[in-house]
Amino acid sequence: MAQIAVVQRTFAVLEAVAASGSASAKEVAGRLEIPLPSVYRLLQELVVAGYLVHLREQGSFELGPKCFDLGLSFRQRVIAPQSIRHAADQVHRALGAAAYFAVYRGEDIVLTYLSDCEKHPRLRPLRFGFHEAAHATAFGKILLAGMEQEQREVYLRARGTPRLTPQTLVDSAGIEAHLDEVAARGIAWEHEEFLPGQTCAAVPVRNGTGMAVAAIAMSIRTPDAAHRHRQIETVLREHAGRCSRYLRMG
Amino acid sequence: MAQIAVVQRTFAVLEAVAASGSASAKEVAGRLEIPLPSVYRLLQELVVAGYLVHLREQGSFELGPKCFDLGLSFRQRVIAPQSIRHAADQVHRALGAAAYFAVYRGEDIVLTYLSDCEKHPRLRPLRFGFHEAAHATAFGKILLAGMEQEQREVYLRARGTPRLTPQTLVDSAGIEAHLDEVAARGIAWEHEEFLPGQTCAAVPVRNGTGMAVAAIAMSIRTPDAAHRHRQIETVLREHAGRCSRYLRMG
DNA sequence: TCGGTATTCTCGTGAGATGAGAACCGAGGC
DNA sequence: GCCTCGGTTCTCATCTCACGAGAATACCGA
Repeated sequence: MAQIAVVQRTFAVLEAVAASGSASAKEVAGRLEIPLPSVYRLLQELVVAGYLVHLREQGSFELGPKCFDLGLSFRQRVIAPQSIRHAADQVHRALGAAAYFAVYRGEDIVLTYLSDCEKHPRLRPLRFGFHEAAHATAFGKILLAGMEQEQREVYLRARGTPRLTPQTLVDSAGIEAHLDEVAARGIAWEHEEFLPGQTCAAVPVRNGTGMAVAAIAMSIRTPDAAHRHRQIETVLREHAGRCSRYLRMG
Repeated sequence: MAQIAVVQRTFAVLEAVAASGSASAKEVAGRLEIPLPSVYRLLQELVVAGYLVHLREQGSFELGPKCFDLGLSFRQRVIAPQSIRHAADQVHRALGAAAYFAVYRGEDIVLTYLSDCEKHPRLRPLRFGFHEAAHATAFGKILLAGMEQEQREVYLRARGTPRLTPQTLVDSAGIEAHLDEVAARGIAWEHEEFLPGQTCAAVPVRNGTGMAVAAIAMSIRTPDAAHRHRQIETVLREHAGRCSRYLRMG
């Protein structure tokens, strides 16, 4: 699978620097067990390319501008488009709850928009970017439920299903059974499985072919969710429909 | 200067994808004039390394998780530390003006912290990250004034000195003369040279050896600056001193 | 002036990157 | 079912060019 040695080494060097924040050539050489001249060659290459900077006075290398640019490009590519953000903002307002938009992309689940405020804060651990605890969040579960079983197994095996609260579903049999139900209902509820005291719900957003490619979700304190399940489901579905329509139009 | 062909090609491919947001192998091959099999090899390598993802259903490649990670690492490394952010917040509060902290790093000027609020908004074009208009901002000028002349010339030649407002200094003789004055006074004022209606000021933050490695700055609407130059200078200097002390302690 | 460290240079060798071409695969169209 | 046609992967003979030991040089602090 892995092929071009130089390229792999180059990324290894880049990531070594990224991990340390700041590293000397010797440190990198030591950590990666690559002879010093080669490390210098690769470092130089990375500096010329703009992915590292050489802080001569300190004899160390750090991440360069291109790393920032890549991060920005990624963000701009992945962030939910205007109209979807708008839909999430409306869910936020209509329910008085933090709202989320997540997509399935490549092999990953990515949170591409969060709509919250001081009165209705998002779940603290959640932020823009990759999501690792799909088995314990409403939007994670709805997206898992939409995958082929094989794909789902690969996904869950790769990241595990750690217990985050006493309610977290951790055994694969239990998860599979639960996801069947989620798929059947077309909505995922999550009751304190991710964070104690918080209840979440998510519904799928489908593309033209009916595949669940994204999810719109909300989180609210558990007591505030009581007797509002109907309303929450209605609002989520309404805006999921709008998102679907938007996706279909491109 | 440039050496390892494969590595350069690899980054060329990565950046081609980043620039397009999404690109097929053929597009990349066309744009870079690299034979198709080689492009596939490099794309695959980038996918394995996590810098790209292969969206099979669309036959296209997009940026992957590692790009996001790099951006995060960069941010975490570069963002001003807690105590410096605190100093900038205090400047913000004491002056009722947006406050900024910028450092000179490698060959670049980087804005590493902004402290503003709705009542005292930052200059809109400014945001966290690399700064390109050093000749037209207060913190840019104070850092330029602290460089060796040669270094400064390289810097300005590389980025140019575009006219942003009627007040912008654009000719190198004028800039040099102005920077001499700035260096002598130890404070840079900027009167509507970057944005009409806005006045800024910046003072240097020095490391243990007395070199100007950073700047603390503020921006305010020009009318609000009248008769407050003394106060602004005093507040900035006070907190620049604190920042310097912090830098010396590490 | 003198260690010690960081960085760059030199160069012969062979691993391994290269790209033309062909095979493979999957989705539509007929 | 069969055929077509992109997109993608594989094969392989060629020869470039990346490799790393070692030496040289630059740089810094004492």
